[in-house]
Amino acid sequence: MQFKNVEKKWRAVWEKEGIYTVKDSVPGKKNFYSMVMFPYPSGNLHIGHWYNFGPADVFARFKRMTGFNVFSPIGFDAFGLPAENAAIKNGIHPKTWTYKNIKTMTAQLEQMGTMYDWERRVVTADPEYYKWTQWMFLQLFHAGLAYRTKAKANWCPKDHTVLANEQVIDGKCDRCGTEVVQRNIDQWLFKITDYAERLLQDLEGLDWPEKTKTMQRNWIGKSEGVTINFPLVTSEAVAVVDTMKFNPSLVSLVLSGEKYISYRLEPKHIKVGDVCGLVHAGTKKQFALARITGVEKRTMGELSEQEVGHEKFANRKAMYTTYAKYYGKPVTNTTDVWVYTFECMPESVAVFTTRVDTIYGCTYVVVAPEHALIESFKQQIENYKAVATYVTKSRKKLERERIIEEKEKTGVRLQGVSAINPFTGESVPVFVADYVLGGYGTGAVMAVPAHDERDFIFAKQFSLPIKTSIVNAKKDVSAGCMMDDGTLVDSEAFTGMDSATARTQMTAWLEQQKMGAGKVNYKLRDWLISRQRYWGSPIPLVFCEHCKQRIASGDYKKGEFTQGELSNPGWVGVASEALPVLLPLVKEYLPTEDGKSPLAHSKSFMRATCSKCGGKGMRETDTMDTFVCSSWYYLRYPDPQNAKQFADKKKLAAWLPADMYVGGAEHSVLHLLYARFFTKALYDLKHVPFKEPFAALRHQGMILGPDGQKMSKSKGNVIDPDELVGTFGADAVRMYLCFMGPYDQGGAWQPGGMVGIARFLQRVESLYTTNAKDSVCKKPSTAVNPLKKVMHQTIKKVTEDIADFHFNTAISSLMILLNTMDEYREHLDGEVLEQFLLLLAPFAPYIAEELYREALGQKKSIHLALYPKYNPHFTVENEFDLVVQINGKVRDTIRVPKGITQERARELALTSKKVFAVAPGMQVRKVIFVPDRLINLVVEL
RNA sequence: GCCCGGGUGGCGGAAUUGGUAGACGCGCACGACUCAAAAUCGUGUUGAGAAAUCAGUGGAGGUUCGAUUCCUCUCCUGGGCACCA
Repeated sequence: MQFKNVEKKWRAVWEKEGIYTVKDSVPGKKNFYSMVMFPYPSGNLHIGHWYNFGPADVFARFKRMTGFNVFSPIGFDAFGLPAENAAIKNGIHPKTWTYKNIKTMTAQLEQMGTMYDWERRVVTADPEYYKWTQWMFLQLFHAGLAYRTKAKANWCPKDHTVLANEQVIDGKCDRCGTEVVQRNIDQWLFKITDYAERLLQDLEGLDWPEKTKTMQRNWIGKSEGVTINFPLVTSEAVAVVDTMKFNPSLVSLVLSGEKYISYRLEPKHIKVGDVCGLVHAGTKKQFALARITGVEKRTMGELSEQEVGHEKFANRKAMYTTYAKYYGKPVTNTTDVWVYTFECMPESVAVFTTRVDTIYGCTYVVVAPEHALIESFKQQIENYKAVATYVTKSRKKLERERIIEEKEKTGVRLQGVSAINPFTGESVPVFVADYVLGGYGTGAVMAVPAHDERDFIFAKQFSLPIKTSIVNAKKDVSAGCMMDDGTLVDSEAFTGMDSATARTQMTAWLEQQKMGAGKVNYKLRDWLISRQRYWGSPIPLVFCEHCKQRIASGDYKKGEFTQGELSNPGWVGVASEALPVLLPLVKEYLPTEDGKSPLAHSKSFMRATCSKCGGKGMRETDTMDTFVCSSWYYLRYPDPQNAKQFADKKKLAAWLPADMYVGGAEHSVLHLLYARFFTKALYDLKHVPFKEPFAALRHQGMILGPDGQKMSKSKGNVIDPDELVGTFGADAVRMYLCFMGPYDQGGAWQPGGMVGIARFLQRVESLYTTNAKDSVCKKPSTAVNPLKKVMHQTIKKVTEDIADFHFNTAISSLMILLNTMDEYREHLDGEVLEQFLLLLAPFAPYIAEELYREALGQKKSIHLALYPKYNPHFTVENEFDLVVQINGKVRDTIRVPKGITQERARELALTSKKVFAVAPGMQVRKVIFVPDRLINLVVEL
C-alpha cells in the first residue's frame, strides 16, 4: 500500500465530508471535551509532540466511536521568548517567524491524522485572541487581583528580562542557562496567593495523577502554625521602672497598650518621652519597653482610689504599710510621691512557628537580613555597623548561594537587643542570619536548637545553649537534635502533654493573652506577569498623572474608579471597546540594555488617552507572561471567532470543564496552577459557571534519544518524526508510540522498534486485500467459535485499556486478534472483518478508513461508525487449565470444565502422572482449592 | 536531606483482591520460498542441564500451602522540592 497516497486521499475526503467539524450539541450524545496542551510554534513537530498528540487523538477518536460528541481542538501558544531569540539569530521578525512555523506545524498535525476541528483553532498571538487575554487581565485588575510593586526580581543578563521564580532553575535562566541576578523593578503581579487555600482544597476532586497533585500541594506549601510576639527590650533604656510585678498574665495587659502608673517616693531622673525598661520585680530583668507619658509630684493623700495603680491593695492603709516597708520610712497622707504614667511600647518581633510546643526550648530568636527590625532599632543595636555589613553582604548573595552554603550558617548577634519569650518571661538574644528567609512567614523565627536541625547547627556554631523541651523515647537523640513530636518536659504548666495537645493549648493561651494567634502560611508567591519583552500581549493599562492626583485628593465620583484602579492610583484600565491594545509592528523589537520593554522606545505606542478623564496618559510598555495567554485558551476553543465576548455562555457550558487534558508533566505546577487560578477568579467574577478547568488529566512520558539521554541537536540523538512518517507512514508512527510502553513512562527510543508495528499493519492490509472480497458475502456466524471468542475478548480488553490510557496492552491484544484471524483466515466473515477495523480505527485512522471503504465497500467514514461492543456470551470460557501444585510448586495443568468441585479436582490431581513422578506415595495433609484456578496439595513425602 | 515513581529475558515490556512469571513486539537461531539476497511465511527462544529437574522478577530477611504482588531492612535509578521554621 502506498500510504502517502492513502493519507493524502483520505485527508481530502475527510475534509470534503467535514467529518471533523464539531457541533456544540448532538441529540442523544453526551459532549466530551478532549484537550491536549497546545504547542509552542517552534518550527517543526518533534517526537514529543507526536507522543502527546498521537495517543491523545487515539483516545479522542475512541471516545467519539463509543458514542460521545467529541470536541478535540488545537491551537498555538504563539507568544514568547523563543520567537525573539530566533529573530535575533536569523534576523526575521518574531511575527514572521511564528506564523511561518504555525503553517508548517499545521500541515504536520494534519498529516498525523488527528481529528482536530480546524475551524476552532486559536493562536494566542492573533489580535482576535489577545484582545480577550487583555480583557481577562482587566477583569482581574479591576477586581483588585493585580497590583504593581517594586519587587526584587530575577533578572537574566543575557535575555534582558525578568523571569518568574519558576523560570529560574538552580539560580540560572531556564532558557539560556545564564546566572540570574537580582534587580528591583516595578512590575505587575496577580494575587494568586489569595486563592492558595482553594487551589489546595479543590485538588481533592480532580481525576489527576496523584504525583501531579502532590507537586501542586508542595508548591502551595501550606503550613499551619502560630505567630508569636516576642516583646523586645534594649539595654539602652534610660531608666527602669521596677515596681511591676511580672507574671505572664500581666505581660499581656501591659503589651496590649493600657496606661500604667508607677509611684515613687523618691524622684527618678526620667522625663516625659523617655524610654524605660520595665523590670521584673523578682528577677530584676527587663521584660518590656515603655515610654513615660507623665511625671507629677503629689502627696500620697492626693492619690485617688482610682489611681491606685496596678497593684491591688485591700485598702489605703495596706498600701501605705507596703510602701513604708519597701522604702524603709513611714508613709502618711502628706508623704511626697512622684507619679509616673507610662505606656508600653508595642515593640516586639513576631515569629512564625509550626512547633509552638517546643517554645520552652527556645534559646534565641533569628530575623532575616531583610527584617524591618534592623532598621527600626538602628539606635539600639550596639554593633549596628557589623550588622549592616552582614545584611549588605547577604543581600548581595543570590538565594542559590545561600542554599549552597547549606550547613555552614552565618549570622550576627544584635547587641543590646533581646527578646522576651512570652511563656517563660526570659529574655533571649536576637540574631540576624540569612538562614531565615525574609519572604516567608514573618521573616523571623524562634530558634529551638534542641528540636530543629537548622537551629541546632547555628547554635553549635555560635555556642548557644541547647535546651530540650520535648522527649520521645522512640527517637534516637544521640545525634543532638530531636525533631519529632513527643512529650513536653520543663515546660511549666504544659509539662507532660503530648506535642499535639500542647500546640492546641499553647495557641489558645497565646490568643487569650493577645500575644499571638494561630496562622496559616503558604509557600506560594504571587504571580509576576510583567515581561520587558516585545513578543507578547501588551498590558492594557494607561498611567494617568491627573487621575492619580484626583484619587489622592478624593476628587472623583463614586464608582468612577474600580477597586484595582484605586489600589494602583494612576493606573487606569483601557476601555473594553478600545481592546485590543495592538502590539505594534516595530522594527526595534530586540531587548535593550536598559531593561525596558522594546515598546518603551515607541513613542506612538506609549502615547495614549486616559479612559477616565480623557487626559494625556502613558501606556504600560511591558507585555504579559505567556502563561497568562495559556491560562484561559481552553475557554476560547468553543467559540474562537466570537468578537463580542471571550466565549458564548452556552458554548462554554456545553463543553467545559474539559473532560480530558493530556500533556507533559513539566507543566504539573505552573501552567496547570495558573489555569486553575484563572478559572477560579473568573468563577468568582461570574464569567464562568465552574471552578476547575480540567476534570481529568494525563501525562505522557518523555521520549529520550536512543542513548537514553535527553534529545538535543548538540548530542545528535534527535529522532525526526517526519523521517519516520516518510518511511513507515503516519499510522505506524502513531501506533508505535502507543505501543512502545506505558504512556506516562516514556523512555529511550528503540531504533528498529517501529518495524513490528509496520509489519502488523502490512499483515492487516494483506489479510483484507486477499480475503475481503470472498469474505464479505459470508454471513456472520452465531456459533461460539474460537475466533469469535478471541474477538469479543479483544473488544473488551481494548475498550477497557484505551479508556485507561493503556495503549500498549490494547495494541498487543489487537495483535493477538490478528494472529487468530490469520489462523482462521478461511472462516473470516464480514462481521469479524468489520469489527477488527473498527477496533483499529482510533490507532490507524488512514489504513482503517482505506480498508473499510475500499476493501469492505463501506460508504460512510469508519470514523463516524460506532465502536463494537463485546457480547459476554462470546467471552465466557467453559473450560480452564487447572493448576496442580504440590507444596506450592506447579507440577501439572489439567484441562477441566469450569465449576469443577474440589473432590473431583483432587481425584484428577492424584491421578496425574507428573504428580506421581514427583511424589510417589505421598500423604496428603492439606488441600487448598481455588475454584476455577488451582488445587494445591500439601503433602508429606 | 525530604517527598513521590521505577528496578522482571539480549531489548521494549505483560501479569499484582497473593494462585501456571515472561503475554505482545523487537532481536536472535533454524527451516520454507529463492540461483542468491531482501521481503514474506513457519518453528524455537529466561538461564543451567541430554533429560528428569533445578534456579529465577535489584539484594537480604520475614509472613504464607503458595510472594513479581504483602511486611522489614538495603542497594541502584528517574522525577520533584530543597534552610518555607
